[in-house]
Amino acid sequence: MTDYNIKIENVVASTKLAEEFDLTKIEAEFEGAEYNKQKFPGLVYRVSNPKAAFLVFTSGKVVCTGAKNVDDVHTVIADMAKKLNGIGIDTLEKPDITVQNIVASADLKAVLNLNAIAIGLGLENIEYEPEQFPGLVYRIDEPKVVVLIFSSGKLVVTGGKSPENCEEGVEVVRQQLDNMGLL
Amino acid sequence: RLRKWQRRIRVSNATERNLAFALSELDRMASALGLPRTVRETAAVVYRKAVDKNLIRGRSIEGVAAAALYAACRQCSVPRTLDEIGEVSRVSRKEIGRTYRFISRELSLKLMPTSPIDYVPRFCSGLSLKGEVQSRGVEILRQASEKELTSGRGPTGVAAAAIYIASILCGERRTQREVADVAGVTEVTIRNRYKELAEELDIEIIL
DNA sequence: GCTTTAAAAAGTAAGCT
DNA sequence: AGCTTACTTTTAAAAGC
Repeated sequence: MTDYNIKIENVVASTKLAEEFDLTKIEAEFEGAEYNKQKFPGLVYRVSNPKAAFLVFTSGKVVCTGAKNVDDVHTVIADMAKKLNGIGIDTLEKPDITVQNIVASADLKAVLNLNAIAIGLGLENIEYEPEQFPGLVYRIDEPKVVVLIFSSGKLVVTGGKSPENCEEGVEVVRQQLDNMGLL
Repeated sequence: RLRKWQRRIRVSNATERNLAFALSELDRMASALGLPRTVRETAAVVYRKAVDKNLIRGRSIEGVAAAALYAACRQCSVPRTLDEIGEVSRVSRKEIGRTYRFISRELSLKLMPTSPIDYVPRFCSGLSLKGEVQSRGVEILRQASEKELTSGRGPTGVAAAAIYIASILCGERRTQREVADVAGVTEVTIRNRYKELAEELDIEIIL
């Protein structure tokens, strides 16, 4: 009944794997690695199983994005460290991995009147410009997430640091819409 | 002290010069878009409020002027799209949109999203369609709104589709291309919207 | 502010057959 | 007309312009 099909679509995390990296060397050793210093200061490297994309910087810091869940983030980063070790690059022992952002989708399973929701939530609290984008943007303070609300009843929750944040975000929206009789 | 006065005069001159430039910009853009004097005056009021709240800092006069005009058109129910404002401004559509969001929030303009209905008079006159067709189009849009066929859709596209249908029902048919050109959308969009409207509102279209 | 990554939502757009 | 690709919005980190 409380089935909103909440699904995590993307997890972004950052960590420090070494004190410094020779990106030119990594680019030469890793197949498919892209590095154009003038274009972007980080090296781009994509992996699969689990699927994810890395941004590697000369400072030794790394950004991992595209993972479907938090466990995968740890798995892929551990794999990445192993690969680096494999080409003779040492990595830090216990990297501090920080989840920076989680994107999730959900479905309230009801057709929504976005104009009514805009008024209900307060025009000063939302952004809804159908000429520009079909979704209504609702920023929540607690948890601090942003929810995109569509007329189909589908939602996108982003900005959360944990899966719980995303679930809470969906619940906050569901309850507010319900209280206004717009669900 | 004389210095102090000179500085004030200098600042005053700069402020007046900037305001004069902004107002001439508003006039130039409004003329290019064929907007009535009331809209220019509304835009000038919005711009002055932005100046009074120091919202120009870190932004270009042209950008704020374009955003003020965009907001004024909506306040006066004679909306122009961001693309249309962008065509007569040196500032990009993206910058105008971001500046609009900023001043809209800071000045608490609280504008509802643009209604497709507000585009009907302009599009119809652009197609030389009579008041009867306009009324039909507006009626179709009211029904569409009640049946939740406008949420999340581009206002210009829905308005164009309603006018396309109304022109046929009134025996003054305009082609999808003619309506698309006036509304600034593609024929594909008109087709998608009008099929949805015709089906959901049970309107028989015989071509 | 921009650059780069990934991902969903739904609408609109452009190119090709 | 359809299909495919792609851009609109939001989010966060990284280093540098």
